[in-house]
Amino acid sequence: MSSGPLRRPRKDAQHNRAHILDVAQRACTDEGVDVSMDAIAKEAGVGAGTLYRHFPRKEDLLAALLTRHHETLDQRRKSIEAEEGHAGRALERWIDALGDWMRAYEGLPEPLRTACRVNSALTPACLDVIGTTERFLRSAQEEGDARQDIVGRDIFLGALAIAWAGGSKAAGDRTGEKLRDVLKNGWGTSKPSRCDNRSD
Amino acid sequence: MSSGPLRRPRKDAQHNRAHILDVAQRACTDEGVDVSMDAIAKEAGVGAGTLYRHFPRKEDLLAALLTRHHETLDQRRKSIEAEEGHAGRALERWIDALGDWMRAYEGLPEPLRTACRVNSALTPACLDVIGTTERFLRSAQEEGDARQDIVGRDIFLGALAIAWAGGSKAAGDRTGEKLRDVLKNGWGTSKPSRCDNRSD
Amino acid sequence: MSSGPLRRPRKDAQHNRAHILDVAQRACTDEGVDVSMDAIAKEAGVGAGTLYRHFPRKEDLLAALLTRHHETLDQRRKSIEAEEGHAGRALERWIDALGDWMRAYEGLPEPLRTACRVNSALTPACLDVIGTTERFLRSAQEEGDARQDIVGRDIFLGALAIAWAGGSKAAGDRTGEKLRDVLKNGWGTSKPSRCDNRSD
Amino acid sequence: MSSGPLRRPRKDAQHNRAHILDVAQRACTDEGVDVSMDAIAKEAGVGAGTLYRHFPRKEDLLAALLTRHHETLDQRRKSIEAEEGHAGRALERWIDALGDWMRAYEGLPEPLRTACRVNSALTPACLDVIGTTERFLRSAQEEGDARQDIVGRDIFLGALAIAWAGGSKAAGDRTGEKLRDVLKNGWGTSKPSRCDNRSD
DNA sequence: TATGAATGAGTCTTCATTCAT
DNA sequence: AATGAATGAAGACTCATTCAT
Repeated sequence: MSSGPLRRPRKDAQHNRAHILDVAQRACTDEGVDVSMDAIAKEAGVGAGTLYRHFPRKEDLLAALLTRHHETLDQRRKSIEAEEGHAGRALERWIDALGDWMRAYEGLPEPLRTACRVNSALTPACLDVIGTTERFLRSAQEEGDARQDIVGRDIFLGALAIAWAGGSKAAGDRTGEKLRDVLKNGWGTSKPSRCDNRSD
Repeated sequence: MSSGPLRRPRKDAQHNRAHILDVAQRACTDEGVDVSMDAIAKEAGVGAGTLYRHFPRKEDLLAALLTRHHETLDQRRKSIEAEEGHAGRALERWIDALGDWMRAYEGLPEPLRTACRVNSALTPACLDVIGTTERFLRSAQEEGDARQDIVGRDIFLGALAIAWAGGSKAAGDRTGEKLRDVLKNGWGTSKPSRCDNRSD
Repeated sequence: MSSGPLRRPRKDAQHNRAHILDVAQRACTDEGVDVSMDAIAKEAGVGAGTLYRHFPRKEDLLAALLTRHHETLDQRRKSIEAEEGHAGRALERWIDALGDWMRAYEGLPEPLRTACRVNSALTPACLDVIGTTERFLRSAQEEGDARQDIVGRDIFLGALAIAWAGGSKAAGDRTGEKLRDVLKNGWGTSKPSRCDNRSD
Repeated sequence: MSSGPLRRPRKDAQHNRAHILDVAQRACTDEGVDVSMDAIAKEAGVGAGTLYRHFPRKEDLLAALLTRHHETLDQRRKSIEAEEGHAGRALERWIDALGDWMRAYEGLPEPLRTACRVNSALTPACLDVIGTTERFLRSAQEEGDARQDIVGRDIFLGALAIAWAGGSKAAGDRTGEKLRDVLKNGWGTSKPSRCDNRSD
């Protein structure tokens, strides 16, 4: 029943863990983060106990999944840093990247929001991303491209809110895009023509 | 079957209904909209059947709760319309009112979002509020105070997203306010000094 | 919402009762005998209490409904008696009439079966119909057209069983008809050509 | 969460499953197939979750129960095939076996009928049994012992109807037997002496 | 007499997590 | 290390019937 090339290759724990993550990733992509742990374990061909050995809490599994995406996110960060000279523009692009990361799975914004409020397995990932956001923001603020009264966490939560409202894939309408635009527009200082300088 | 010792003497239907709503309101305030129907019935001292007689679906209970708040919201609308001459400022104030309405209970944004996508007992309330938002927005757009490419629903969803991110009352931090400000700022056309004209 | 020409005309109890029966008949026709009493009361525009005043148990309502149909059934009986000279043929036609009566509403066979076993409000109607069946059967037996070892109740239950299996309206396939044919064939004494002497 | 004082030590999965089936069998025998899953779980001394682990749907439990009986049924089939030379007689005996299988529990015919119409966990069992019936029927038809216009499904439904009418064990009266006889008689071609060749 | 509010046990099912094997 | 059986508290909702008004 499904599963990768090797079904529980037993080689070593790491391989098994990776396999579980592969399966979990697909499961979350297909069904959202509310898939049951049992379903993931079953699809991965392992017992629930094994799943919990690797990821004691469901949060931990989610955190591991996010870590994977974090690598992708980090590459986008590097690209932006390398390519973008304009700080405000860099922040905008970062917000886009942020949104993609947050909408990786249906229902992901919810646990991310929780992780922002109380400590959870997802908190480190959030803090890391917030830190990067803070850096982009700071540059923009120094250039006068961003309001002084906001911090990285604000932008993170704003992007999260918009990701929540837009849904993951079902962003059928243009609302999601417009909200993202509003967010990017909103954090700025007075902008004469924010709406027309978009080329992306 | 059964017939406990004391059968609530029914007093008056409306009175009882109001009592249930009072209890539900407190329960939702304390525990969020995810409180169970059974818990509400128990706390109200009525059987589950009574609760369901008044509110056939949980949605209906929530809708009734919102209707209560809607009256408050409507008064704020009237105040704004009466007091505020500047269309853009009126819209801003309306967005604030919207946010308060949406954050009445922890977890409320979720069913509201659903009601925007598929029909639910909450949909009429959403449509009504969106309609009002549309009117405020239109005025602002006519005055050149708001972007032309957005509609009432966009603002509604934006406010909803921010309400979701901010949480109900437990906002604690300033993030919620800042996000609201960003939203208000974001939908505007180029604004020379949006950040400093706030007096509220 | 729906209801006959006069909504609770209040003229007198009998009229009200008849109105309820009209509504109940349509409700059972549309939704089967499992419609809730509340639904019937609501559609009839009366309180549940009024419904229960006329029909203390759901069974009683069903029994009243059957009584109505019984009149139709009785006319068929008279027709058969008047037109049919051949006792065996008369029994066959009676069995058909029986089946139509039993399939008046989806789910009706169930309470009828119960009424055959234990006393219920439907029992009198059953006994009456069984009595008639007995008479038709007896004639056929005297003519040598029916097995001697069966009684009216057997045929009644056989017809009931087939009505149950065939469903009320969803008799999409030919099974129902074939089963009825089998029943009619089965109770007979040796019949050289039962399958081909059907003209109906 | 919770962790009661005694957690069933799991002994052996199969053992436990068998135990649940034993309990379910007794429960269905005593109270019919409408016993609640909770009642079965309680009586078996396991949590509801355990019950549902073994049998995800109530249907599945019922199907498992039927599978047990199916083995018995299959042995009767073998016996008939081995002992009975006369195809018509073999079919008769098979119909008897069918009836016993269907009357294993009060209320069983209902889900079986459903399984004939729409797919359910019981459908495979039904199809299997219908297949066997078809084979017996075909032989009888080839010998001229059965009407040509019926198929296995018709006989299955006929037997089911009769099982429904007769009730499980509480048949008490002779009606059930007589109906079965009628069915066996009814599907036949002209039979000179069907009523007297019964020895069973 | 009519009303309709109130009852509340009962139904199936889910799932994160634990722990005996 | 791995397994997968066991847990059991919830949860939303139904409906025949009763009885205060």
